[in-house]
Amino acid sequence: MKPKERVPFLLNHTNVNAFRDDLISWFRKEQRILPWRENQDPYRVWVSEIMLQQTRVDTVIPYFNHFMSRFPSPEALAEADEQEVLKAWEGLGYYSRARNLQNAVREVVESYDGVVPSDPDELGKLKGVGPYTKGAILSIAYDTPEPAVDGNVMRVLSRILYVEDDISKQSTRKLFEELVRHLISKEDPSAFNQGLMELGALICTPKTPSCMLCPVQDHCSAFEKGAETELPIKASKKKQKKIPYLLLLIENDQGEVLIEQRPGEGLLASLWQYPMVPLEDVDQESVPVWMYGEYGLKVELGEKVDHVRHVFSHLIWEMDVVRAVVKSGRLDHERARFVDREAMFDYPFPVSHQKAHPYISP
DNA sequence: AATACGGGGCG
DNA sequence: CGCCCAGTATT
Repeated sequence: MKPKERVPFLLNHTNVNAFRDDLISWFRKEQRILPWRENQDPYRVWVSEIMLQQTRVDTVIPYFNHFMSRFPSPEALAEADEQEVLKAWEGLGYYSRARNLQNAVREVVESYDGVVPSDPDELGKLKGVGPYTKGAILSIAYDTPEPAVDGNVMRVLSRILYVEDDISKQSTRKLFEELVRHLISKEDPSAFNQGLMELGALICTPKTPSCMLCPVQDHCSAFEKGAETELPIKASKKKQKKIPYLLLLIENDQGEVLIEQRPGEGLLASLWQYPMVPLEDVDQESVPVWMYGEYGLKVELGEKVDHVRHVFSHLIWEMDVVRAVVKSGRLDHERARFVDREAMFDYPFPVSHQKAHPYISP
C-alpha cells in the first residue's frame, strides 16, 4: 500500500487535532533546557543538528558550547583551518560531519551572503544536510511545516500508529515523512517536530517506555494492544570484523614520538595516530623490515604495555601497544613526523589512539 | 538497496 | 557483548 493511501485509515481529523495538541502542550511544559534552544538562530540550529546525528544529547552539549564559542558565526567557521575544526570535533566521531559542515558553511558564506537558506532545495543541496537535518532546520529555525524524521520519530510513530515496516529501510522513512506531513501542526511545526523527538528521548524510549507518563497514551495503538516493546521493527545488522594491529610508540634519541596523519578519505580521515602495523599482512618477526620499508627507520621493539580493543560501527581494532626506539635511519614518510609531548595535544586524535596517550609520558 | 562511517551508554 | 542513538554519502 502506498503511503498516502494509508493515512486516512489510521487517523481521522478529530484524532489528529487532539494528538497534535496533547503533544505540543506536553513539549512546551516538559522540554529540556538545552543550549541550542536559547534562540532560533539557524546557524546554531544547524550546528546542533549535525552534532546530534547518531549522537546523544548529553554527549553533544559540551562540544556544542565549545564549538559555538570557538566558531560563533558562519564566517568564523568558514575562515578556520580544517585541522582546528577537527580538533574541536575530536572524540565526537563521524568526522566527515565536521568537514562537510565546514564545506557547507563556506558555501553559505560565498553563495548566500552568510544566511542559511530557508529554501528546501537550496538547503538540501548543502554537504551533510540530508532529509532529516533539512526538515529540522526548516521547522526549528524557520517555522516551516516540514517533516524531520529521525530514529526517535520512527520509534514514536511506529508505536502510536502501529507501523510494522522495517525502519532500517529508506522507504519506511519516506512513509513516516508522509505521515508527519498529515500530522504536523501548521501553527507550530517546531514544537511538533521537537515534541516527537523529545517524547522519544524522555518517555517513548527503546527498551522500557514510560507509557504511564505518556501525554499521548490515549492515541497510542501499540499501548492499546499492550505491544509497545514489540515496535519498532528493525532488521538486525551483521557483526563487525576484527582486525589485529600493532600500535607502535616510537621514540627517537631526542625523546620525541612518531605520529602520522591518516589519509584524507575513509575511516578517521585526516586525523592523527601512532603508526599501526596491520598484522593481517605482516607477521610479528618481519615488523622491523616492514617499518624500514614504510618509514625508512630501523627500530627496536620494546615492551608491550597494553592491549586496546576499539569497537567501530562496522569493525573492531585489536591493538597491541608496544614501545620502540629508533636505532638508525632517517624518517622518510609523507604524512609522518616526530613531535614532542607538548605538541602532541595540538593534533586531533581518534579515541582509539588516545587510549595509548598515557604511555608516552616519561 | 547495501555499506561505510565513531563513540558512548545501558541492560 | 549487543543494541541504540536528533543520519548522510557513496556505491
